[in-house]
Amino acid sequence: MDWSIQEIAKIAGTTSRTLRHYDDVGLLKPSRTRHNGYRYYDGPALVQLQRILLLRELGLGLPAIAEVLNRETDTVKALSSHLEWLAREQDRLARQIASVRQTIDTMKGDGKYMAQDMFDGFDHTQYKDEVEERWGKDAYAASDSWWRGMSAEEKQQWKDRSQKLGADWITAAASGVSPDSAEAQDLAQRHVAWLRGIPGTPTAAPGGDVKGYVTGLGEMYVADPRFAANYGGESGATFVRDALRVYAEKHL
Amino acid sequence: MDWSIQEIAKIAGTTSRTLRHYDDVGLLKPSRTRHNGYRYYDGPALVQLQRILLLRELGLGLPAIAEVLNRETDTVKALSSHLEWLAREQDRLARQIASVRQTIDTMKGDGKYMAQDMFDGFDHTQYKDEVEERWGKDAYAASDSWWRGMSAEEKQQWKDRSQKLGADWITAAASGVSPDSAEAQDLAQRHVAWLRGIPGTPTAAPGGDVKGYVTGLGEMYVADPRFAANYGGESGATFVRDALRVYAEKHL
DNA sequence: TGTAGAGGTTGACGCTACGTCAAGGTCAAG
DNA sequence: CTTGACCTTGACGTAGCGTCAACCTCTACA
Repeated sequence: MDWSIQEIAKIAGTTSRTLRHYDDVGLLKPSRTRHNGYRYYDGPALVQLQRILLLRELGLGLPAIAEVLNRETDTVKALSSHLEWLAREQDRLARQIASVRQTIDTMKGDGKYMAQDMFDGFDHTQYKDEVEERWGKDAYAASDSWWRGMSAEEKQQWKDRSQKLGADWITAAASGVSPDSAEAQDLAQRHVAWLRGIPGTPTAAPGGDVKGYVTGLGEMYVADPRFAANYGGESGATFVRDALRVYAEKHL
Repeated sequence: MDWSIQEIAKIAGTTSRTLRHYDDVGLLKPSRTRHNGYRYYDGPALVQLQRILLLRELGLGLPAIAEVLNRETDTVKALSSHLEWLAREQDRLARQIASVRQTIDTMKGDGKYMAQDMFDGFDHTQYKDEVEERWGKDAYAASDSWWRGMSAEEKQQWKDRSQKLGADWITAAASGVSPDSAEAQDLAQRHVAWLRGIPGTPTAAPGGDVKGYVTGLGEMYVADPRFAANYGGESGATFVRDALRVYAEKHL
């Protein structure tokens, strides 16, 4: 007693194309093939097929299923490692969802400022997780509310100021002057003043390690291409870092 | 001021291949292309690229990103619908994880758990020999994995359904109606539908020997006291057999 | 000025698990 | 013998690039 390809497809709730595919990849061969090429499947083949479909529903890939079926490998082990993968996926999804939510909220909060303001290198929500990880939730919350508390005009001003600073750094770096030149040191001073406008920046108050903060930031500009991009790439960021280091040594 | 393909790739944290791909699909064209074919990108292009990469990190597909960039679609709208998709994915993942966990737990579980859960009137292992004889050596394993793949809740539902079916058969048999009565035939139909829920049952096969299978099962219910017990003993099983035979004759 | 070496280009295949034609052979029924 | 349902084997398409392969181009150095 056996069935044609369409018949078991219906019985098992799949398609004939899938069965041909399984045949092609060697996952499930027909129990019998007639001289005309027609595939026929019997009971045990149906059972195998149902096992395959079950494992597939659990999310296993065809090669993994083949391993389980052919090599008699431990199903529990296969499922366990698969479970880890699922957990990682879930985690990634959760963070992505949080990220998207945050982005939507921010965009809704200020409607059209997003197109220009969010994506031009001054997006703080983009790095929410990272900021929280590095400096804590409070730091992010403070930064966020600081930014949101600004009017559109203020935001624009801040953005312009930031952009001009970045542009001037790039120009200076490209001009070939040295990081300890007066020009570069002027920029460094401006940069520090700019930083003080951001909440969370350590002050000269007791316990505030301004020097370490500024030099550390410089390193980050070089190390992180996302920051480096603001200063014309790695070479520009290197210039900024060096200038900041010199400035910090002298004045902080 | 512009950058070569490798340079912006580094600045933006991606690869030159990706940039060529974006060029190919029309997502991001170089700001300038020299006669030798070399691609060069300027500041605005970098900004666009960063927008693209952000949206991509949020999980949007390239076509969706293209829509957003072309202003054909509101970004919030795009992200919102994407969020729905993400939520569905998360839900699917969660259920898949629960399913896999359940399967693993049950498979890890020692005989005690299984004995308790399965030997209370719905023991499919009880029919191991018959199943193997009819369907092959792997049949029991498949049926077993089918059963263990169910969540506790699903198992309970299955058990309830099975129990109710048996109880209804007993009631019908005791009421004295004939096997070809509407009531009995309704039960037969339910019975066949119930059988469809068990993997290995050829009930959906148009050309398969469904009729023989069902009538054969009926005979088995009568012949085997372990089966008969589910239908109130031999007399009850006889009633079931007769009703099934009539039903199979008419509808299968 | 010849030549290495770094970096650029355009194909084109690979990956997942099949869906979806396309062109043509097979089979049961009227 | 025709019709229509069902079967076969290719072969392309999918998402987003990674990864050769084969072949320019530019810069730097002996």
